[in-house]
Amino acid sequence: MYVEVLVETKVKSNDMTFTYYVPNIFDNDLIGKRVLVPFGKRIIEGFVINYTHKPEGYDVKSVLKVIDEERVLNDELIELGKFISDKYLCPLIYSYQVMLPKALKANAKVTSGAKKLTYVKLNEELNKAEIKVREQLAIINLLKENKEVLKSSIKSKASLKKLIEKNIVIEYTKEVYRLFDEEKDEKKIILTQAQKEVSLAIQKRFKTNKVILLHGVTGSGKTEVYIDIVKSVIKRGMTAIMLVPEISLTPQINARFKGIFKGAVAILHSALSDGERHDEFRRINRGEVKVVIGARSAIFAPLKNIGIIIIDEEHSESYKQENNPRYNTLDIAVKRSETHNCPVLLGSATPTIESYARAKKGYYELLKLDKRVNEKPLPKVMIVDMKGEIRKGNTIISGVLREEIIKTLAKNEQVMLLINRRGYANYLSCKNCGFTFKCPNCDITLTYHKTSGMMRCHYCGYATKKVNVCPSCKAEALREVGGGTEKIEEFIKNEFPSSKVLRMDADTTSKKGSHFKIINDFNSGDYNILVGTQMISKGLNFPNVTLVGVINGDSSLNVPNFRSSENTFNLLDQVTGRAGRHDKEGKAIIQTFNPEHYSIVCAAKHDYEGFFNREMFIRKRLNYPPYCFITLIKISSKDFNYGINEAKKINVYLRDNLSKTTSILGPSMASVLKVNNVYNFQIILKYKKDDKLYKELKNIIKLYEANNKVKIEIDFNPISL
DNA sequence: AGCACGCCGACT
DNA sequence: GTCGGCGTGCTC
Repeated sequence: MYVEVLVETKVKSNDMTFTYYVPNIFDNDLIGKRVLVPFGKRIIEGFVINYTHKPEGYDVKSVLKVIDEERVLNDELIELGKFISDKYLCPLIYSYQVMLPKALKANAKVTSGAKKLTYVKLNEELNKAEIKVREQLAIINLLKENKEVLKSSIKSKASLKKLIEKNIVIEYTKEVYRLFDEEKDEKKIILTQAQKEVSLAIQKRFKTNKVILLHGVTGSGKTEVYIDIVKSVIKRGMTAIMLVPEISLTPQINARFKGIFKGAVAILHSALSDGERHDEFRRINRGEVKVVIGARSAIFAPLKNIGIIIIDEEHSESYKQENNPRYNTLDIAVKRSETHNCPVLLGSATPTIESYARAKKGYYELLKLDKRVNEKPLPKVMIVDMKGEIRKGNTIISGVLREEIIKTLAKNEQVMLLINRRGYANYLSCKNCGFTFKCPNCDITLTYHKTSGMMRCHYCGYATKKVNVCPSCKAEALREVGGGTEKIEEFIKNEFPSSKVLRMDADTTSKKGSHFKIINDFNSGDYNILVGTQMISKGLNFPNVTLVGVINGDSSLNVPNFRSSENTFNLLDQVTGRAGRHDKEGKAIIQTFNPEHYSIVCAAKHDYEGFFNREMFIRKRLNYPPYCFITLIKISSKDFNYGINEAKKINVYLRDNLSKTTSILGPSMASVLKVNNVYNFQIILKYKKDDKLYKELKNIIKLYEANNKVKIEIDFNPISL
């Protein structure tokens, strides 16, 4: 027998396979399994993706070993991999590697595969009467009561050994799963009328591959609808995938699904170990799981007979993979929905402009939940113009915010403060000569972190000790410019000394489990104020939070990105929605230097529709999505001049070969030119339709494949420019 | 990732 | 002539 093997090396063509002979000693069911093969002078791993005939013109080598007992790639995943590699122009092997947990990838350096334990049980056919030794009798009695017992749990090893020798006790190994959470029962969910109607409308679309957009305001109870939908999918003998952004941030959702679906749910969160992840994949692959909940990569869960794919918080940027293959989760979801003939349900309080535009045009079905479940109005939001406050000397928090914090604390309720930047000072600058500290590897200033006494680069991780003397003019005149979460935390602690303040950002959540701890600590009520980055804006549900303050509402507005208004609106709408989620009414305050900007004004009024219309007008005028598609060509090189020259060559090639209706912008320097000593350039393509695009982009990739002085990457529908 | 092959300059 | 440097292409 001969097989086509996709080897784990970046090989010439995008999807070239190599033919190997399979000796008879191996089983003949090999598709989707990993094999060890000789390749040149090396021995490497690869996936068997097809059977084939004895080839002509060259000799074949033999498969050395079959690694897997069970298939790791089923037929659907094998097809899906080809789709990804075509759509995103990446080598096929990358597609398969991205679908699998570490332990099941080809050339996995992870050793934690299946976990096997040794058990013992009684041999039913043998008479135990002859046993007289007390210790041995005790073991037999134990085994009579419990059919099987973990071998390591029996203390008297010698007696056990005797019994095994006499064949009275049988020893065997079996695969076990690493995860077993205690399962709390979830109390019965009663849907509101609005939730019921939405759920029924979605159920009507079962067995179709429609995309449905559920636009529900914050606190409108989308999660209950998801649970109801998943229940009815399971009732009909089908399975479900539910995607959430950054799952570790939403322990509350996890707990509810575990409580309802018990062992039938697999939760793939970032805190799982490689071994646990492997086990969850295995359970799914074996059909032991009905519901999979996870972040982006859970879209590849090998469930059979999928009845619905839910993408919660569909506007989240985390659904876009930012390295090869640069896939968009929605594309994969749509592809799988076609294979399984099931709907895709997108849920958000602030859908992406593209999704909402498609829904309005009728490409997607639009459903709405426009009231909160507790019948409470959305929190009242006040905009504070910081230009006036600065004149009054309030540089960090405005008079109004200070007053509201005092009032909230007095009522024994909690406050959340958003500052969308981590660290203590944005950067240090010399008052004497204007010197600023820059990262030696990147084109970016270093952020001062007071807790660690270090200055850090948020791009490459470079860190150096903070100094007090300007390295340029030797003056002791360093000024801390701009504030981050650390500074706000310090400021708030000084300002409200009787309150307890907690900080949540990338620095306080780097340790495993620390997310969960901070969320629990704040929820328990031991703390009064939570200061955090945008990390605190999504999905969290604290009943006692009645005031949300946004320290710098403009921070995401001033980034050079055509989505900056959208991102600002989303962030503000989401974070202000954290206030008053239960029986108490909430309030929010946004501090800004642009109090008239439409994304801030609309967010304060919770006016998605108004924001959408304004933004669409601007997108149309400037020709941005959804009025066109954007594809970014990234050109990077350690050599500045070489990089820019190749970028220019590519630009000329595209001008000569792409359709005349495609606009080609650039080459230009990326928003951060140098990252980790690599210079980044880009060419932007804007088009409505270009039949030559794929062919020409493929040509460019091929042209530069062997060139290791410059790297070319294609990013379809980039999240930022 | 290695390794062979081949083209070109430098040197006993 | 011939040795070795390295850019290029191939590995079933």
